[in-house]
Amino acid sequence: MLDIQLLRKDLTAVAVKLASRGVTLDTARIEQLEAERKAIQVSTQDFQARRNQLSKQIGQARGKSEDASTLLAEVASLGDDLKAGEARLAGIQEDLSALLMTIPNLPHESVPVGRGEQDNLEVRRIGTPRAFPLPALDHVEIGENLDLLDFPTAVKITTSRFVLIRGALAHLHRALAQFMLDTHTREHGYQEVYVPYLVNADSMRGTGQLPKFEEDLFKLTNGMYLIPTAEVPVTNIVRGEIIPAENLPIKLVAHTPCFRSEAGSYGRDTRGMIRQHQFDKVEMVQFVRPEDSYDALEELTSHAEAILRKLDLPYRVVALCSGDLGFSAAKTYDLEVWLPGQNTYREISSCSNFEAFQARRMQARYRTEKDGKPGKPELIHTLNGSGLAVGRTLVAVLENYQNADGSVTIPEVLRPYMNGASAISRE
RNA sequence: GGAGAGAUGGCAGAGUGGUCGAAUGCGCCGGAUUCGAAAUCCGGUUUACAGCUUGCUGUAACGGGGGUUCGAAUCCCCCUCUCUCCGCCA
Repeated sequence: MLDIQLLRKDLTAVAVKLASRGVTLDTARIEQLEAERKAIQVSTQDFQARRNQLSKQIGQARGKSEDASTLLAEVASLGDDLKAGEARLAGIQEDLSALLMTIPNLPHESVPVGRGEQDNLEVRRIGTPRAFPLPALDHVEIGENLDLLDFPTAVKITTSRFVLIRGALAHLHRALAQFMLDTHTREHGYQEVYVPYLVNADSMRGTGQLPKFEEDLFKLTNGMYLIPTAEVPVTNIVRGEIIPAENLPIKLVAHTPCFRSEAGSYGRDTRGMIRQHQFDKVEMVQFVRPEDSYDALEELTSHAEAILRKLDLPYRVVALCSGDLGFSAAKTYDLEVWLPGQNTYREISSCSNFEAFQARRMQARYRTEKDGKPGKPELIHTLNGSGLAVGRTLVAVLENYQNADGSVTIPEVLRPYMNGASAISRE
């Protein structure tokens, strides 16, 4: 959610920035609603002040057992105007906030301007794709040849876009998540958290999935939602809280399954594990002081990169352009891993600074200090990033570590998690 | 699932129709006292929004929503959550 003050003060500048995201702001409607709001709020508050004053006098008169009938008559005359004003004001406030909830965040000044994916800016490229003597297989062939990746059975159990993983590959999948959590907790200073996978609508609104993107979510019959990312439960930990300044930054990491309906992605990535209704992800979340959030974004991104480096997977870092940014993000770096089977880089992590956008929706604040004295509560900045998407990391390991004999070498750093095994072969 | 109790400020906890944004205690901040500290004493200490002379004034908020009333923390209805007992259960 944007700051309503900013819209009042500089609506044109907001509209210009949003235009760079490809979003047209209905400035005329906002101006009109604001003008109405102001007029009605002032008059309504005047009515309320008068009513409160008269009511107080009635109470005093009653206390002295005096006649209050003239006061009662006057307050009665306020009645209809007051009620009508209150109702109109509530209606307009509702319209305004509903509108505000659907406006995306403003891009940071460092975000490249562009329309879509093709305008994203490659920031750096790390590692060299390995040369394969024969055309590299994709993870589906590798996994099915090993008899450890089973899509047809998953379809039988549920529907498409699910997978069944067996044996050493399931173990490798678990090892990856463990390795990521251990790295972030031991080397990067994150506290591990275990969180609910079902959340309420308030939490979904807090991080920005609702009200605009309900069709991307799985909703249960009791009104709860399956989380599309650990970002939702983890970030909402601080919803409605005022955090002592000395507790910042707070750095949390969680390993959760993620559920996405993938509505509207029919035909895209239908093969393999790239786009699934259910996948595991290790997610890092940071709560920081506003002045620290852009340093924190670089740091967070480097934490996600550390996993790819340790796994020795070639990747590149891409700064999303204004037109490709997610709804709540002010700036995002995508990490794209090299997939030999697709002969391309594919997204494996997304690291974003949301500035105060989510914090304002959640009313997540921290207590500032002025010369050692407690000051006013101010909105924190929130960040998060995948560190990493576990399913896609498994894909990347399979494809990058495949051998000509059909086996897959286990990356060094994962071997302690795999009982020391160095490769996965057909059992 | 059944029966009952409850939800008030950072915390504890009063308040059952009016001068209550809310007693009191704890905590926190400032000051006095002290060589310094503890103890003691004095003062301060919620948030959001609006208006304008930016410091004041006003409005709203006692789990959430609705209602009764000139006036609701207080009365009525609905919802959510918490606790206790019983049942069931990984």
